[in-house]
Amino acid sequence: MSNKNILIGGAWPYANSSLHLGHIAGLISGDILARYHRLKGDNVMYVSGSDCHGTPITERAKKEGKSPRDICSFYDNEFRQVFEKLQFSYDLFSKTDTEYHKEKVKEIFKKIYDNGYIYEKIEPQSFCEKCNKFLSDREVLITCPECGEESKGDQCDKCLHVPTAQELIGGTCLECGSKTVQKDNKILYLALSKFQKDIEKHTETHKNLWRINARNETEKYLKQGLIDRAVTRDLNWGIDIPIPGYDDKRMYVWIDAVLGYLTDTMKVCEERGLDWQDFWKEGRNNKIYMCHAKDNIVFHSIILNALLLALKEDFHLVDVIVSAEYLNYNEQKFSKSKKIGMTALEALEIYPVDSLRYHLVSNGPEKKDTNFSPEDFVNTHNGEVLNKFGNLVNRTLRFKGITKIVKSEIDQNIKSKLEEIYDVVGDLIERLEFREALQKIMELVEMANKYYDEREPWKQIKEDENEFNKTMFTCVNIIANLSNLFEPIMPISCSKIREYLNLEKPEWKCIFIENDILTEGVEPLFERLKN
RNA sequence: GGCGAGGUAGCUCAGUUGGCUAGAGCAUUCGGUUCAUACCCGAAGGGUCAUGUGUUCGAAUCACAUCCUCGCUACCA
Repeated sequence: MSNKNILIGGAWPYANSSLHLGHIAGLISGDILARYHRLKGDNVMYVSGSDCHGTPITERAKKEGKSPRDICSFYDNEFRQVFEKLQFSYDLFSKTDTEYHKEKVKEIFKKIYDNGYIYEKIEPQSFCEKCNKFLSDREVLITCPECGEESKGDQCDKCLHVPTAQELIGGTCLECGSKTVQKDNKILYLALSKFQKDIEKHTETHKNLWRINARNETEKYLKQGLIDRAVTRDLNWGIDIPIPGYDDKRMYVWIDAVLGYLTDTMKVCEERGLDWQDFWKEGRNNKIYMCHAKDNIVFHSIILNALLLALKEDFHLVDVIVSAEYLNYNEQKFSKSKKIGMTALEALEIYPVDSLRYHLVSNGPEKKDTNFSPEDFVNTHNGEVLNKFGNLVNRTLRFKGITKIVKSEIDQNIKSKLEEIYDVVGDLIERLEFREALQKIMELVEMANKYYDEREPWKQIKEDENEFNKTMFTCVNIIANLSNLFEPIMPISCSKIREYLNLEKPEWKCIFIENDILTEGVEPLFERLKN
């Protein structure tokens, strides 16, 4: 079977605030899938970037007296540090604020317009005569019809009511306070409704691989019937509309953000001399995963697929939606303004990367919201990562009084376990059951520790050297395979093990050590954390 | 408000189509073992399965209602 072309899209973080652990819990699925597929020998394209456009960034910039570009560059820079420290193996992490991305997106937008799937509509919209501009919903102040409080037009802070278009009429301008009027505005719409059947059919045939929240969320939209969506905004920050008569408008941020997966792929393929179409067109033995949190689902399952269909160029649609639930912090939502939770950078200053990755998987919000607490993290690190995995490596490679482990026989029972486990774990990873996959690997670690105890090598070394060598060599082989199996989750420790065992590179198949292993200079993989 | 997901041991979670006394890991307590940063083995305690009603020989599981948490609700991203 030839190697597959695997495209993995990690959600593009919005460059308006720091990444917190909840974001990482959702995004780490992408890195696991990327690493796993590379180990299998597939051609992997793992891409993401900073999402730089949209109203929140312009508002923030205005408030702080900076340019929108200042804001997004600052966070883009921070995101890069976070992902580098976390060992995320992106083939490209770019940003939407690059000429390359903008030009490609404009070409795509123009094609869709020419194909007739983006069309013009004249509609009344809130307008401020004093500021002389059309206002987005969030720039209109209204009295909330639900709770009576003054609220912004996108959502009431107090009761979370989302106002309808009707309810926005007669509001006031957020900026100058004057009463808004309704005025005809020229808006471009994406004809989502024309893709109802195609997307329904695609969802029906692929949803078995999706997370349940993605199925339900997408089916809900399909059941209601897809409604055409406005794709222009009255802003001066964002991508220009490549259609005459829209000079004063910019592209809806979600359109350019989801196309980032495509523009990133094109960029990488240009640089490496590959064909980007291998990842994005039908019939290329390819598979597309999109990894994000539950609030991003329809933008990937519906809007991105609609854009791909609208190009009419035989695009392969998104195969798998890997949508995470949310990670809470001490039972509360992560919130920057309320100072709840830990940013990714703060966590990385005090916690070891591998254990953080391990914990965010083992305690990850795969099927429902889960909770993060520093106490739980320390428990995972000391109790599982260090006591079980670290200890197995230590008691084998740092056995008192020996400097090498001699080549010997491998226990038959263990050998067949090692031969079986790759398929089991790989299958779980492909079914997006990362927690379960991790548990299966830990069961191997536990089995190894048990084997060690039953064999009692501390007695064997005095009584039967041959049996002692067999025990130690078997354990070395388990550890060698653990450095493959754990590679998607704990890449740093796995690379250390490979150094100790003279293994060149990780691969997703059972391996056996062929020679003696010198154990001088082996250091513990993990340090115990204090509570 | 509407739609969806979730609520199971102190903590984190399993629990397929209803079926033995509701499970695992961690944590706690007791005993054994010593290569290692206390791993492993054995035992114990710990539950109104969110609440209520119903269906059934039998309900964590099905139905209805209620409460709580979270998401979406098409111009927040």
